[in-house]
Amino acid sequence: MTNWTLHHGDSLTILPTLTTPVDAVICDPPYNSGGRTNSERKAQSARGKYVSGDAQHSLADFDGDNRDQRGYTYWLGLVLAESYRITRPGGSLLTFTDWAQLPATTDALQAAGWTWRGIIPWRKPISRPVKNGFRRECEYALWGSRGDPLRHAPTIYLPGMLEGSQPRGSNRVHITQKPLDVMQQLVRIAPAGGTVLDPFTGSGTTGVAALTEGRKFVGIEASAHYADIARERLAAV
Amino acid sequence: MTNWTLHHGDSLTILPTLTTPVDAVICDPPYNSGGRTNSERKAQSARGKYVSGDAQHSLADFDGDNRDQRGYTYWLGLVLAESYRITRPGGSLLTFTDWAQLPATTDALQAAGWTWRGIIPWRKPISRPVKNGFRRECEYALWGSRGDPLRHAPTIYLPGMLEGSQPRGSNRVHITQKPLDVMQQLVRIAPAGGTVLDPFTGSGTTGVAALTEGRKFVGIEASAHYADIARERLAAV
DNA sequence: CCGGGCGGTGAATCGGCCC
DNA sequence: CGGGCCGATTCACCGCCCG
Repeated sequence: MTNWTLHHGDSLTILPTLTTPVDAVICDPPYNSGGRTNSERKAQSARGKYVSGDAQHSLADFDGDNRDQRGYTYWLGLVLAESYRITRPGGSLLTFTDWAQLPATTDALQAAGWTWRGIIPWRKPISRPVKNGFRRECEYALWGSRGDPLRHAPTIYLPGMLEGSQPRGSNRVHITQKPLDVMQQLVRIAPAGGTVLDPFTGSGTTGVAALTEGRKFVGIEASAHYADIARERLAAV
Repeated sequence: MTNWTLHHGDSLTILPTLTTPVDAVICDPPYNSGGRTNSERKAQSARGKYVSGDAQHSLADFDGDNRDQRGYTYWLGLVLAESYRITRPGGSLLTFTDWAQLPATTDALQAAGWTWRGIIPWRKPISRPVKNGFRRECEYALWGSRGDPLRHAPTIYLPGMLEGSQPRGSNRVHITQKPLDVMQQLVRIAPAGGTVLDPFTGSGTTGVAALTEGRKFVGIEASAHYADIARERLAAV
């Protein structure tokens, strides 16, 4: 019996069909950011917005990054509400966001029923400088829970911030890929042996981290390209 | 001629009387946080919420920490709007907040007319662990500007996050005192020789940082106790 | 016809990390 | 140990359009 499942399809279509309860939801939605104006946000592809230099030619694009802020909040609220439904009482949510969408993401999280419990900054040492200003070198994971957080046995203490650079070169398979050790810290919010759900699996780093840390994994990925990659990586663990 | 001024009184009373333009506003308002419910927030004093152990007996209390979230947003919006009024075009705002008030603080900042430009996390290595959860070891400075940020000569590049523990022992004179080197990084957003305004001066660390970094300083402090301390520290630079 | 604002296009900036 | 590469964008410049 395998300890992971990967669904291929849109999150808002797949989530309502799921019935098995999970212990934690960890998700990294498209940020719908990267542009000062609506027209900029909507016109560019994710690859055009976020990837510079040679990497443009080798990494696949992804959809769903063209909403304005109201649309983003509403859509993410629906995804998080469906995730809430199948989460056990005491289970946790971790959702990534950049600085510009952080407040809107807290709205979506709370609208979906989660209790907001904190912010975990993720520092990326490799980042562009900003002329006459402060470097933007962090993204943020927001922590929520369904009721009071689960008690773990033994009790765990998790870090208040994370640090790590994106995978580079041939290790990099997705535009917005997270470092494995960052995700390994986060999946520990689910109890050992528990199940982690990731509605935006991408290349599957969350799933790989869940398996290496002794948690089960359920993933959803809309792109056939990335679903294949994730399946390969999960099978290899 | 001295390069600093300290006004004693309430910010919302003093700010409208100021006319000299400033280059940057750096402020650390009472967070009105520290409690999951309204009644918890309003019942406790700032000292009861933020100070533990022996320090309770030796540090003075401060007022203005008992607003609910709507009241906080509105009140902070007024302060930030008055600060905006006397800030030169291209000048910057940096305002501190904890995780729970971060979204409300971005609302107040933008309502006051500032363009929101980013989040600078401040990591406090000395912080309490959280049982079965993620440590809360960061506070956040929000960066805004009046129009496009000032150009500096020479061009400067500021860090994307800050690190430093609160002063301890006899160096600690205020409940929510910031480390000097953290404030020295932040005041550099004002051009050399420019003026920094701090509407909540407290023990005056922002002012000391401004002076040591070659900036002028204008402060406002409501408590006579802390205004005296700040005056002493500023005079000593 | 001049000035300013908006929008689109393209080049880039420093520091960490890898080879 | 040094050189080169790259980054979940932003800045700067240049048209165009409108008042």
